[in-house]
Amino acid sequence: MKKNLTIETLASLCKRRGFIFQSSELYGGINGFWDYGPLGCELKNNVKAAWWKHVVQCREDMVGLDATIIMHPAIWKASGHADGFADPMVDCKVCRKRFRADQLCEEQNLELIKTETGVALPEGAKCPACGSKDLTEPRSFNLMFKTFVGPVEDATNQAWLRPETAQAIFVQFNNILATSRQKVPFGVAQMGKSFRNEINPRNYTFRSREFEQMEIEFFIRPDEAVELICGRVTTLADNPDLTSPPQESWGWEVWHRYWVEQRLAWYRSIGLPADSLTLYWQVGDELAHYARTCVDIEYAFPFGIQELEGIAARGDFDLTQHQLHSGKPMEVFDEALKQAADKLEPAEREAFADKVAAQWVAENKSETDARAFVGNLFKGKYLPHVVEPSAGTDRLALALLCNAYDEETLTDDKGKTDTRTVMRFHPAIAPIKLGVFPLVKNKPELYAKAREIFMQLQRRWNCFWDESGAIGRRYRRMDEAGTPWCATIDFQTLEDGTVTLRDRDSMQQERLTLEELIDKINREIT
RNA sequence: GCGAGCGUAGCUCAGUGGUAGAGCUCCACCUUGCCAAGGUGGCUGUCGUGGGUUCAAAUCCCAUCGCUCGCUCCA
Repeated sequence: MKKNLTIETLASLCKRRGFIFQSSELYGGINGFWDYGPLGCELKNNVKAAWWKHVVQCREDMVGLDATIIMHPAIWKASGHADGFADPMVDCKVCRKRFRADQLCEEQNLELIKTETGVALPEGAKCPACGSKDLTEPRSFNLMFKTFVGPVEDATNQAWLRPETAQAIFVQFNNILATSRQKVPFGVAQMGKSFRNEINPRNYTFRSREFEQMEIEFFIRPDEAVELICGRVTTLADNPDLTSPPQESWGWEVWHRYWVEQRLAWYRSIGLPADSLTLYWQVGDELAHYARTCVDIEYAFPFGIQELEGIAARGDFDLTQHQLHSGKPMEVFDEALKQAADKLEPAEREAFADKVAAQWVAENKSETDARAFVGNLFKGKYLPHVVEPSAGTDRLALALLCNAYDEETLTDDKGKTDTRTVMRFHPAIAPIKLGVFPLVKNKPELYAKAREIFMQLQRRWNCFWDESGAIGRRYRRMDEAGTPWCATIDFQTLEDGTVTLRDRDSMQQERLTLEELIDKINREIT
C-alpha cells in the first residue's frame, strides 16, 4: 500500500484515464470548473444512485425533490444568502494580507460603517498583522452568481443561481407535506448543481464554482412537542441505541447524532474506511448563529483534512424565515400533539407553559414568544425543527478517487519488479464492473463465444470489452480504471461454458460458470 | 482579487536566441494458452494564448488565460 499520494499524481491519472478533465480545456480552461469524463461520470452517477437509494428509497420516512437552479430572488433574501453571503474584505497595502472587514472591526472594538453601496472602515482601523493603517476600502465579494430572467437586464429581472440546493426544500415544504402523505418526523432529499463564485477555487475539484450537492432536510418535532406527546425527551445522556429504528421520544440532539451515524455508515458502505474519516464538532464562533450544533465529516485528502459533509441542527430558523418573508404559514398540525395537549388539566398546561417560558428566558429568548409557541403547541401546531446533512458530491467523488488510488510493487518469476497502479474502488461505485476479454483474438470460435458472453453481461452491468494486447496488459488497464473483475474467455469456455474470473485486488483467478459469476457480482455490488 | 512560482505530445519531462526531442501511453498488423513493456509500422505539438524586440523567439519583454502555494473560503 502506497499512501503518500499527491493530488498531482491523482490528477494526472484522472486525466489520462478519463475520470476528470478541466472544463473548456480546448479554449484554455476556465478557473473553478471541471468535467467528468467517461469513467468519472460513471463513478459520480454510481455515488448519487447509492446515496439516493440509501436515504430515500430504503426509508419510509424520506421523499425526494428536484427543484430548479434559478428560483425567486426573494428566497435568498429570506435565507440570508443575499446579504450574509457577501463578505466585505480589506487588503493591507503594506504587508499584503487580507482580512474580513467585519472581523477586523470586531477585534479592534470598532464599528463598521454602513454606507449606501456597502460598508466602510471606521477611523483608526489598522492591519491586525503589521499594524499599518494603509488598508484598501472594503470590497464586497458576493458568492452568488447573478443572472437575469427574461430579455431585459435590469434590477427587477435579476436572479441568482442557487448557492445550495437546500432552500428549495423549505420553500416547497407545504406542497411536499400536502402530497407525500408524510408526517413529522420525516425528511426530504435533493441532489443537484449549486454555484458559488468562489474567490479562489483550490485543490483540484475540491473547491469549484459549479458543484453538486446531496442534501437532506429532516424535519422533527420541537423538543417541547416531544415532551407533551411522550412525557419525556430522550437525550444523548440517556445513551440511546442509534442503530435501532428512530424512536418517538428522541429529542433534536439524538436525531442529530442519529444522522451523523447514518451518514458515517453510508460512507463506510461505499468503501471509505472508518479511520479515513474524522468528525469535527464546530464550536463557538464557527457555528452559524442559527445552528444549535454542526458536525463536519472530514476526509484526509492529500492536501489536508477537509470537509465532505456538514450535519447541522438548524432549529426552526429556515421555516421561520420563509414564513416571515412569504407571509404564508409554514406550521404543521400534529394530531398526536393535539390529543396529548387535550388530555392535560388547566393547571398542568400552565405549569408546562411556565417551564418552557423559564427555559427560553434562560436562553435569552423572549417570554412572549415562548408563551405564543406553547399556545400553538396546545393547538397541535408548530414549525418543525430540522437536521440538515449536506454533502458535497464532487468532494466525495474526489475522496473516493484518493482512497482508491494505490501503487503496488510486483516481482515476477525472473525477479524483475514493476509497479502496478490500481484504483481499489468499492464494487458498488466502480465505473466499470467487469472487463470481458477473449484470451486470444485470432481464434474465431473463441472470439465469437467471448462476444456472445460480453453482449449478454453488458445488459446487466457496465462492462468493458478489450481484445488488444497481451492478457496481462488488459488486466493492468482495467486496474487503473478500478474495474473489480475481469472475465477471460478461453478454450475451456468452449467446452464447459466456464470462464476465468480475475480479481482486481488479489489478482487471484477462479473458474466460474456464468451463473456463478452473475451471482457473485450481483452480491458484491449491492 | 493580492503576492510568489509554473505552463513544451494523451502522461512524465529534456531542450536558455539558429531546422521541436525522449520515455511511457495510444492505434494497426503479427505474435501471445492468464498478469504490462516481443516484432513491424503509425498518429499526436502553430512550445498555453495574443502582441512586441530581433535577420531569427519554446528561449528575451508586455498582456492575458490556466495551474500550484499563501491570504481567503468551507458543500
